[in-house]
Amino acid sequence: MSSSVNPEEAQWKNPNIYSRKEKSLGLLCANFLKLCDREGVDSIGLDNAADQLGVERRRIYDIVNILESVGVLSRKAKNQYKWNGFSAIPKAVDLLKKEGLKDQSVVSSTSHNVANVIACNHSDLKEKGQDKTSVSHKIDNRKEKSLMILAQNFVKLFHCSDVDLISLDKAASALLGDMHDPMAMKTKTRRLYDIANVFVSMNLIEKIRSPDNGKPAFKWIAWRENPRTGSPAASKSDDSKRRTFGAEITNTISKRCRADSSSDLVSNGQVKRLKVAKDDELKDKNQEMSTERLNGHGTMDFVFGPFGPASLSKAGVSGKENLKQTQNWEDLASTYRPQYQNKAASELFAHYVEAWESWQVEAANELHKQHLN
DNA sequence: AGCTCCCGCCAGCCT
DNA sequence: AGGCTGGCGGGAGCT
Repeated sequence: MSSSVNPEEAQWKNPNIYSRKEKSLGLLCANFLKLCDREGVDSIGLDNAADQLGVERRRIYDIVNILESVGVLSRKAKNQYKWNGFSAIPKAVDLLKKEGLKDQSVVSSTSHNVANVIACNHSDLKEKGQDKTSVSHKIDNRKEKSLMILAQNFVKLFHCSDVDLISLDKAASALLGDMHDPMAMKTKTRRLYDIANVFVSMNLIEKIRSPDNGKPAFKWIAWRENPRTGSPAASKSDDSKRRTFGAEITNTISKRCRADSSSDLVSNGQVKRLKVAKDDELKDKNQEMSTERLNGHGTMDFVFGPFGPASLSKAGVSGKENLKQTQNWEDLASTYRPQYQNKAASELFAHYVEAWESWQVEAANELHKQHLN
C-alpha cells in the first residue's frame, strides 16, 4: 500500500494530501505544550485548545490524560484543566516511584523485574474490588484501563525496575499481568504507542533499538534515580534514531485520504491560526538549553525536555526579553521558525507565514476601526 | 509484511 | 436528554 511518490514531494504538489506524520500525537502534544507553557496561562479549556491546534477534541483528551499522569496538568472542572507546568514532573514521578516500590516490596523485597512492578497493582485492585458491586467493579475496571493509569504504570516500569530498556510488548505484557490474550496485548500496545509518543515529545523517554534483538525499545532519559541506591543517574544517549515528527506544518483538520480543499488556511470564513511547527533542530536546541540549565544551576536535579518550565527557561534571559518572549503566536512562529532544508517545505512555510501576517494586519485594522466607533 | 498509530465509533458518565 | 469523556479496535501509512 506504500506510495511510490515521495511524500514530501506529493505534499508540495498537493498541500492537502494526507500526511500521517503531521497528525501524530507527539507533535500535537508538543504544540499543545507550547500553547500552555506561556506566561499568564493558568488554565486550559479543551475546546479552546482543540480549536487553536486545529484538531478534534478527542485527541486533546488523549494528551491531557497522559500529561495528567505526570502532573503537568490537573483537572479543574469539566472541560477545564489547570496548568501545573513541567516543574511538577519530578514530584509526580517521585511519587509514582515511591508508590511502585512500596507495592513491589509487598510482593517481593528482592526482585525488581518489570512484571512485578505492575503485578502487585493488579492484585491490589482485585482485592479492593472484591466486596464491591458489579457496577463499581466495572468502573474500577474502566479506570484501570484508563490512559492516565496506563501512563503512570508505564513510568513506574522505568523507575521501579532494574530494566533500562523497555519494549512496548514487554511493557504491555507486564501491564496485563497474567492475562495474555493476543487481542488484549494488541490493544494495550496501541495505547502504549500513544503514551510513548507523548513522552518522547516531552523528552522524558527516548526510542532506541534494543541491542539484544534490534527491536525498538524505550529508555527513560529525562531524570532517573537508581531504584536501589536512590542516587541520581541522569542519562541521555546522544544519538537517537527517533522518528522525526513535525518537519512540516502541523495538525490541520483533514480526514484521512480526503483532500479537503478548504482545509489549509481559510475555514468558515476565518483564517486558521498558524500552526507552530516543531522540528528536530528546535528539539536539539532545546535539549542543549536543558543541559545548560542543568549545568548552570546546580540545585536542579531534573533535565527538562524541550519545553521546560516557563520560569526556568527564562533564567538565562534578561527581564525585557522575557516579556517579549512567546507573547503570541506570531512571536512563537518567528522564534521557532524552522529552517527547512527542503525548498518546497520552506516555501510552503513561507506561504503560511505570509497568510498569517496578512491576517494580522487585517485584524489590527478591524480592531482599530472598532476603537474609533 | 510487520510495525506503528490515527481516527472515529459508541458506551458510560455527568449535568 | 444531551453533552462530555475516553476505551477500543479497524485499518491505513510507514519502514
